[in-house]
Amino acid sequence: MDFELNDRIVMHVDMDAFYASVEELDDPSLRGKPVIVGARPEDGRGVVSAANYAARKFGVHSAQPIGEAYRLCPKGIYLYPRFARYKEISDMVFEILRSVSPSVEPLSIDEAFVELTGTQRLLGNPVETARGVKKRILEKTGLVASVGVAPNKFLAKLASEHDKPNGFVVIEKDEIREFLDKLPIRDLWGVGPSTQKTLERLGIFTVKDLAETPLEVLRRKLGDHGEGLWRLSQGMDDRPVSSEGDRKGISKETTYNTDVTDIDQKKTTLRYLADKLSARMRDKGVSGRTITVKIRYTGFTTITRSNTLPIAISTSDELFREAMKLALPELEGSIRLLGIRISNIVGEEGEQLPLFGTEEIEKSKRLEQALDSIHDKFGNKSIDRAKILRDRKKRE
DNA sequence: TCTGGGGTCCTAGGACCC
DNA sequence: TCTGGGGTCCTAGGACCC
Repeated sequence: MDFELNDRIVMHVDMDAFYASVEELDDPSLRGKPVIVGARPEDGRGVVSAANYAARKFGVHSAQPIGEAYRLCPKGIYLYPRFARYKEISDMVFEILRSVSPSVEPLSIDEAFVELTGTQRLLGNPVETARGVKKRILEKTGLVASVGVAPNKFLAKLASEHDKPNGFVVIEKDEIREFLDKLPIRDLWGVGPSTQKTLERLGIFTVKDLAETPLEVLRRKLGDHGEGLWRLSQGMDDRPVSSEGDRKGISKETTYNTDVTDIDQKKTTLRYLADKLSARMRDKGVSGRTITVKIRYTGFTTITRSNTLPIAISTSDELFREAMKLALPELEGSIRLLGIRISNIVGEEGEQLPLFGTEEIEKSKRLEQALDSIHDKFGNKSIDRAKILRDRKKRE
């Protein structure tokens, strides 16, 4: 554990099979059985969000189509995700992380970087600090995290993944080269199917191959991305752990179980997406200026259409109206997925909320807030838009 | 029984401005 | 009657991550 006082030290924390582990925690009868969280086989479409290690033995893995998972593991227990519950546990984990460093960068609900540089004076040996974090996560949540400690973010993430599950791996400076040389390029952060193909055409299969390739060659084939990957292959990564993360956009999309041609059904879906997106935006206290609709046709061809408005919007009516304008010319034919995204976010306490709100907008804001509070009290099934509109008409 | 849903970042071309 | 160059914003698509 030879870290000097001024050396950079980064920790990566990653919860093992997170969603599936929470399900096992909450229902002990599941323990030891293959648990697959995502969709249910009878739904048709859907993929695996998380599989526990018992399920992985059958070849089940995340992002796998649910039907394929079922073929491999028909006796598995298939569950829908319960995000609210996962968030509760995630909050506990992040509280522990923030207790050892002010600099915590979430990568997802169950994964984060923590800057440990400079914590030595206060907390002692950073490797022991990291070990303590892992232990406290287990004590507080009952769940196992894999932890990596290394001189930068890239290596810390590789370290945490290296001994999963229940891993604790430290990479010291003089071990970097040996550690990297063993890895296939696909393990590099930023190498997906497309980049892998490009690299393999150049005869590059391992991180060692990549490290020995002249930088010029990579820059020519992959541009800036190639240079970034080359630096990673040298073990070099000076990206800071950045805790401030203003969200860039919020989206809501849905894939039909079977493709849809009926225009009214498509419109109804857009209305539904606008309702849901608007509710989440209100929940987070944001509005946004750019609206994007996404349409995926049968056959998987996908298009997006976007428009940036002079003022930010947030109500369901506004989202629906703008989404319809964008989508209508593209809505013919057989459609697999529809989505709406809002970006160019203006926050609640943000610099510029719209200076003028028309009466119509104010009205529909009030209606939607009322809907929200009814949903909160009685659950989402308690009331729907058509009903509330009818009730209002009757009163007027 | 192909390919979810939530995100981020990058690129390239065009508009527009100085 | 010859069209530079830089900066910013916007749109559409693509790669990638969990």
